[in-house]
Amino acid sequence: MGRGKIVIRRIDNSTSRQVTFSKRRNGLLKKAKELAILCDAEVGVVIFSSTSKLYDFSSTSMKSVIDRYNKTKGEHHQLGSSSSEIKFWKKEAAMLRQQLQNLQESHRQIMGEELSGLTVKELQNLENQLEISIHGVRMKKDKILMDEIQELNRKGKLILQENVELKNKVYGTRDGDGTNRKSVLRNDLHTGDELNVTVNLHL
Amino acid sequence: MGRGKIVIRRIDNSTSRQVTFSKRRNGLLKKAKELAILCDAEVGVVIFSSTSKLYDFSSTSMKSVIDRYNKTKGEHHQLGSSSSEIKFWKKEAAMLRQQLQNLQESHRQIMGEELSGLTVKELQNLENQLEISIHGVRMKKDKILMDEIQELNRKGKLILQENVELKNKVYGTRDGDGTNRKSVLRNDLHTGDELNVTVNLHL
DNA sequence: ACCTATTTATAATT
DNA sequence: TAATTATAAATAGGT
Repeated sequence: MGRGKIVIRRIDNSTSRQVTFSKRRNGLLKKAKELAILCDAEVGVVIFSSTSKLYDFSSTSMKSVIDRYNKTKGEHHQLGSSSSEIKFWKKEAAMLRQQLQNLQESHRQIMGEELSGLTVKELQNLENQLEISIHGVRMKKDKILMDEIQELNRKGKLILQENVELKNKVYGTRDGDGTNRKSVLRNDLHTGDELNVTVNLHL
Repeated sequence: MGRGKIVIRRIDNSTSRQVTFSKRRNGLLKKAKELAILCDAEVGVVIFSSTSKLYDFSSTSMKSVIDRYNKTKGEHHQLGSSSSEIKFWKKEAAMLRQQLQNLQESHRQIMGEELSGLTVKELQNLENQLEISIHGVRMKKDKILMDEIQELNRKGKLILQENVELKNKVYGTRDGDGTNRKSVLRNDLHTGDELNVTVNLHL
């Protein structure tokens, strides 16, 4: 894929070998990355240049890839006598991995990502479930907001009451001038109901 | 580099993911081989499919590549004495279990089961996600149904046409009795449009 | 598994 | 080294 076709054999010219190495190395690492992402695979690539420089990529960690490689390859030798405990944990891990995959699949379906392959009935069930879920979420959200409002109102009323008492202390409790005092109160403060409305509108 | 451009993100459809995996895996391994030959490099590639199948390439031997990698990185990596292997699998299982739990938690939240502890903002995000999901599900469902309808219509029309031809064979094509023949046809069969309506109503 | 339109990688060149 | 560009190679989508 270039100006001319090439045969796959060692490039003699050291300079162009170096140039090609740089280009193709990047290409390989890029493609490894893409494969891992596109296909949900665990990929590890290790490259030593002819000058012994190391370049590498791993979708998870190189340690994880190498460990998994060794374990997978070693399975033949390890089978049987060596240790039932190893077997146990391997089985455990395999089971967990399976569960995880199952859950991931249904999770993706719920998120509407991987719907191909579902029947109409299954889609209907999914839709119903989502309706229920969204209803639950809205209930919860509303409840939180309502509680908040209620709490604000409670506090507001408390402060209001305190305010009234303070006023009383400032102006005393002259019964003869009741109407006048009330009027002042009306202009300075709000009633509990007004507070209610304000908070509700704000939210 | 295909019929259409793609973005690098996990392929949802499991079938095409598998197909792409197979193609790109081969591509990657081929390019690794070419790089090693062209540029005189030591290359190792390890790929685990999402189903945990192992594919690999190394220009020398995987052991050599891994050893050299470890030496270069200055880490030490024995392929396990059985006690360290047990450790590995225990750790693996623990990690998987953790992932599983995380996913289960978010799953429960999505299902509207465990919403306590979420903020209003988080709930709002969840609600939005669910709206998107439900929309996706409905689109998918509708598409399936529409496709089905279309297919039924197609088949229906084909059968209708066949029927007409059969009638012609049975009654011959006597031009003199044209009106009468047409009338019989109308009573026995449906037009394509009627079929359309029937199917639509049924669904 | 095969086909081909199109995208992507890259060999040659500047 | 880093662009540019013409071309080979890879591959996405379809059968």
